[in-house]
Amino acid sequence: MRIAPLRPIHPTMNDTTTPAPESGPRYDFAAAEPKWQQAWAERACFRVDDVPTDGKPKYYVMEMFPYPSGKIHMGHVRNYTLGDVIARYKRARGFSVMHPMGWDAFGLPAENAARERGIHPAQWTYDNIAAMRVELQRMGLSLEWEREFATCQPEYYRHQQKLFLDFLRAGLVERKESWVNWDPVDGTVLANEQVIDGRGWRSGAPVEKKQLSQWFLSITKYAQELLDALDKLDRWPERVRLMQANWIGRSEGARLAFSLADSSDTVEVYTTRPDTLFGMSFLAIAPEHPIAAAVAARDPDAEKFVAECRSRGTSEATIETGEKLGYDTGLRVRHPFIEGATYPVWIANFVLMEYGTGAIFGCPAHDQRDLEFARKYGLDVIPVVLPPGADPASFTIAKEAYVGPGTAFNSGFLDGLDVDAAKRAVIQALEQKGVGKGLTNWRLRDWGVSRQRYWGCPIPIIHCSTHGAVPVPDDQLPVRLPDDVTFDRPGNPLDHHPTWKHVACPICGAPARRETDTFDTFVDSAWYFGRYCSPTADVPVVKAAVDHWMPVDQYIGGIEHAILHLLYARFFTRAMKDTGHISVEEPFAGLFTQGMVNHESYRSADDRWLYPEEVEKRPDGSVVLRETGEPVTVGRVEAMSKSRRNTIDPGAIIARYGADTARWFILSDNPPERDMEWTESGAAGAFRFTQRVFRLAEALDGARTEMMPDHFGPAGRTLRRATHRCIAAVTEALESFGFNVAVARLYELANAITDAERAAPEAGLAWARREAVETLARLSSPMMPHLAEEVYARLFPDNGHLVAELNWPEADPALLVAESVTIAVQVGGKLRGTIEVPPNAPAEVVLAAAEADSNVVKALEGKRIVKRVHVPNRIVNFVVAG
RNA sequence: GCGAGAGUGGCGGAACGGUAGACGCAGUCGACUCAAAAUCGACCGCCCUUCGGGCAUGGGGGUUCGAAUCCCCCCUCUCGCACCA
Repeated sequence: MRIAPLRPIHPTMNDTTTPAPESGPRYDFAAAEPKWQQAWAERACFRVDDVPTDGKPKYYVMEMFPYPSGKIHMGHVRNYTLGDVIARYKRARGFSVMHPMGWDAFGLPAENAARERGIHPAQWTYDNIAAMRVELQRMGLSLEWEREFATCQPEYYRHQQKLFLDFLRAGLVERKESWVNWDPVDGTVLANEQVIDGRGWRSGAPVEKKQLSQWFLSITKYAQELLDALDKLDRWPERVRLMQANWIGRSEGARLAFSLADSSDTVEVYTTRPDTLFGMSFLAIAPEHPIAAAVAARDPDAEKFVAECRSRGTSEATIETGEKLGYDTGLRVRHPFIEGATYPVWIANFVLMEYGTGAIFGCPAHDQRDLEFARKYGLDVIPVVLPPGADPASFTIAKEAYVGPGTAFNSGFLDGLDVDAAKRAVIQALEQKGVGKGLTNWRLRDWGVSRQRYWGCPIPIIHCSTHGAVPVPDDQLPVRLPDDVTFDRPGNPLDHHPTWKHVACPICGAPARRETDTFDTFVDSAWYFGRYCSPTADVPVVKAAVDHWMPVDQYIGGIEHAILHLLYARFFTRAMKDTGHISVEEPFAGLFTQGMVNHESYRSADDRWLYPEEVEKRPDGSVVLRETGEPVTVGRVEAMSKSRRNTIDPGAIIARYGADTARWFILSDNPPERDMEWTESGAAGAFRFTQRVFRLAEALDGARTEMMPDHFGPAGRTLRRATHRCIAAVTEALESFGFNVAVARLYELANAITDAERAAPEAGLAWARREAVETLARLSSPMMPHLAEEVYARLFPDNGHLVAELNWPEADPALLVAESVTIAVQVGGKLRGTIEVPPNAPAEVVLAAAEADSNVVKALEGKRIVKRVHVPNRIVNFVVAG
């Protein structure tokens, strides 16, 4: 597409000729967009104080900050456009809006780049940031760049180290020897949250179990709070709250100890069904359980079984088939209540060391997994819960365990109690006997934050042989990453560094070893929203600033962070509160999760993926290879990915159509929470609209009247109603994330202006058109901010204001009432005609007019009206009989 | 399996329980043009003969004067979780 050369943006006084629309000037976005971006920057339109004194209500809107991969993608465009619309709208509504941007800058890709291309991770990262900042700035986002920071800057991570030490002093940090998820490809530990289907979230490699000494943040101390507070997050999507609740995974049950038959040792189990204790037929322990290890040490077959379980882990085959595998240790345990009864102890692959105590008692009659296991290995199935109405003599378990309600039987002192009463009774009995107690269990584990990586925030600890793990004194922070590292061998470069880790113990001065692990990068993003409030302060957060701005009123990002990042941030905020840094508990009052940006994929005849630019769509509907004309197969519409080559480069779109077009299209296609499809035709359509808005403004040249006329003709009145209805409708749509609807309403206003252009000249019409075009520009300014400024500057060349500084238009209530209303007339619920009546006309008048409509008369022929329904200004329904 | 969400023209989608399909994309016809692009105008759910009807919001029931919308049952799709004891 060629863009015609432009005439000057601001017409001179002499330049009043209105060219014919066909040959009219085009909006030169390439000149206008940088100009307005500069104007906003010069006027500091988006600046706010750390602790404002302007008395305005505050509004903190923030999108998830990007990882500096080097290029922005369409997901970023959607994310930041959504946030920018809200920021600009709220500013116009009189809020003091903070809208910051930064960089989630630590992470593995920088190290990979270093390994593959010999670039230092810092160099690579800062280069990428520079490139991406330019791209974001081209989008015309109303960001306050003065608050920008990158998490890899010592000026940021030194405060993170301070927070960690404060958490440590507050008892929220532990060093634990524990089984960890080891990613053999990335050569590092993963948090539970980073293991997906038994594989590393980044590498996709099957995760191994390994025992390591690690730093843990005590997120489990907040499990109950994090769960309870979900109910109050009423501006979060229901499904995110649910995902978090499931992840936290509270369950009520009991912990009890079984004593081994031939020794004084005990095995602890956790159960949510203590009421089924009399239905027990075996005890099962996880392959990683200490008893399993002890058995394996003297029994080669057991050792073999345990090793098999470990190598298979939670991977493919076992999980998919759900096959239960077990090994009988030969050990037996005693029943706590049945004198003399003992049960076999099995090692079972379906028992997880990480959950509960790593051991269960098996009650096959009332647990499906236990039942499958029992059937496979010929263990007893003893029903102890009788379903309502069932006959105790004949009730048996076949292929389905019974997990419903009922009364206890075959259960000694529990007989006759319902499930809940039986649970209470058995817990009481266990407590009396001193072998168990009621216990709430959590699925949530403490957050392991140690990573064996270079490009991350150093953990500020020094290991001394006398004093153990010693915190680095606050006045020695930050612990800086050394620049001179090599990536020529696997493992952690910090550990390989010749001198960095050798330091003196802060307590005794003896030679000691610096902690060489760095923080999980999710730590970096767990508090950055707080840092934005006072980004240059010499403390992590300035309390007056965070207490003013927090919580974030609207946070926007992808659903993929529903658990990891959002849960960690919620935890961190609470921990910061408990260490005196901040007063709020919840970081994000409102959360919006956007859908993905998808695109068609294309394949050539020889089955290669093709880039959209390589493909041509012919007018006859065929799709061919642009260069050769060979046929192309159009594949599914799916998430943009490099491997499928169905990516669209935002930079190319902005260069071709301008930022406003990209923003407009990405908002207009569909509701923002759903996945959208980027189409070339849709983008071209959005571009046409930008040009059309510009032409509507151009067509006003020479039609300037400043005073609002006293009287308007019919066309003027119609247009003014359309204008003010549009204000009301767009406002409502923006308030409820209905951006696609807001766009539709603006198209309607543009159509109404076009109608008015064609109307016969009448008094006041020129003024009404001017009002309509001005309103169109101002209402579309959150979405197309540059075009809005351009149009506004043409309408008011001398008033010196930017749209970015104006208040939101107000609808005149008098113009929201129609001159006449169209009322649908139904006969027996079917539409038979419409009538025009004055608004709020009395029922008698409306009904009489309705009954007189010729088509209604016909429909009523031979029928008796049994009821007349009249909904004012809406509908009339004649209910008929016969 | 459990949980959540969604099913409306060729497509994306509108629609306080009140004229279903706003608006856009695609398409058809026309104007302008040597031509194309751009622009402008008209049409654009399906069926019946036009006036006018009939059928239509995944399927089946129900509530209601009136249901895309509320209730019940079923089907399909998407996403999340998943040996959690």
